[in-house]
Amino acid sequence: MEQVFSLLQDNALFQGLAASDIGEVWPCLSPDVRSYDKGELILCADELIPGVGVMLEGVASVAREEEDGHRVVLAVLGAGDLFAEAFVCAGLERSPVTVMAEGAARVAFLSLEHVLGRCARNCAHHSRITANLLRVLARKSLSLRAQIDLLSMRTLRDKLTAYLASQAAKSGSRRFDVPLDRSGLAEYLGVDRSALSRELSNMKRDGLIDYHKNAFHLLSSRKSVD
Amino acid sequence: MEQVFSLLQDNALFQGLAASDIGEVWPCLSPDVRSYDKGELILCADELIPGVGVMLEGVASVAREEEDGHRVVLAVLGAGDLFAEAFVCAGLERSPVTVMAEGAARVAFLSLEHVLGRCARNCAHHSRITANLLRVLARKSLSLRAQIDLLSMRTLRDKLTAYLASQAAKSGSRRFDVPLDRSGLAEYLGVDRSALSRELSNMKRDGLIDYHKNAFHLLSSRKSVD
DNA sequence: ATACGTCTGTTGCGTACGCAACGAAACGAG
DNA sequence: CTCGTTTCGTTGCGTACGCAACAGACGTAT
Repeated sequence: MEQVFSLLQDNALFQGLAASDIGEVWPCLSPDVRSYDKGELILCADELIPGVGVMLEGVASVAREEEDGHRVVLAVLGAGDLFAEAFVCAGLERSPVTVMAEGAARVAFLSLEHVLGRCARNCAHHSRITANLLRVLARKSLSLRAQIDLLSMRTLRDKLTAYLASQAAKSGSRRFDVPLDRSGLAEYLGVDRSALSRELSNMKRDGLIDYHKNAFHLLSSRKSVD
Repeated sequence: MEQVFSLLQDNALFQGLAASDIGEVWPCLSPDVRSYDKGELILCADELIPGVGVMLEGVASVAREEEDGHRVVLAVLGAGDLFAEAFVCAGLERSPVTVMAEGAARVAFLSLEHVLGRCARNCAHHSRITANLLRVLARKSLSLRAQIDLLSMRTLRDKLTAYLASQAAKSGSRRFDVPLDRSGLAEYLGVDRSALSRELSNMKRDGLIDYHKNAFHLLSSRKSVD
């Protein structure tokens, strides 16, 4: 369990806590640790949510079951990742998504009461964890809001220039790598993949950008100078 | 101040607390109460955020300053509403938006430390407020995700059918009122207003829906009878 | 080596929809 | 009542883009 605690230091929930601190509060969170084999359901749509999920080992996929039957993968979880935290904090008792183990996996479910609960000895740790949970949810809201701003733009070029500008701002340089592949980017922007490729080509032709694979370069966007 | 406390019972932050409870914890939150005249800036873009904002009196607008100069109103706040909570919880120190008083207004800013802080006497109240804050952020995440799902759809008809279905599910009936006017709905779905009207007409012509003003009726799409 | 899968770019076709403009209806103020 | 304002519906035009299909490049297993 020790190495698990040191792994959890990178977890958003436990940031700022030393591995020893995590070991201290861990029993106080009364975690419900469960193990799964490949293909088993960690969380099933429309079933009760045991608590906030923490991936301890393995990989799992988060998917939504469409009414037409097929599954849409929303995210892939690795060791240290959090899941279902928004559902639990929002007070949903039944899960809108399905989480499936992609291999052998171990998961800890933490009840919200225990996470927020005040204990006699480790109150400072609890406070830290609570603040971390707030930060996780707030950050997610901000990133979703940013995505909505992109999705709301009318033209593909607008979406791309805004997205690339934000990536450039984040990296602090006009040269940067984008973390998504083309189909991932197309889905993020809510457009067709081939149309995305086409518009990237057009922007390169127009001298706005240059790129090779995932390495992009914003060129000086001079106004109409002829 | 008493009537303010009873008003705050409806505030998402203080839900579950009696007015007397709010009066108890209020000084413990060390609120920074400020008054504004019409047109004054409650929060200015790129300036420091004093804390989580709580509207005590009046009306204010939340707007984003575009780089092209013009303002986009994101929300309108009334008495009891919360604002900037996501920014504070995410750890942003400078505001990405501007909040302006639309009339005489009073606002309380609560520092996150005091909201989360454990005090000797009112710990239970603090816990409640913390849980409420988590719920606010989580709910917002869920609603943003729902909007993203709509925005990601390819055709206007898909967006409309999904949106109307969700509204019907929320109301529990095939007859319901939508809370947005046409231009608001168009912006929410990321489409042109006139195109939205056009598609609504088409859907009515095709016998999928009927509507008058904001009262909609989903017609039996060969499934269950109502 | 062949074969296979994944990722990316390209292109033609058809249309859904953005855009602009206009008219009608509803509402409140004078 | 007549204005002005706001909201909603309608229509014509032009095009951006979804869709499908295909080809090349690259990596991996056999």
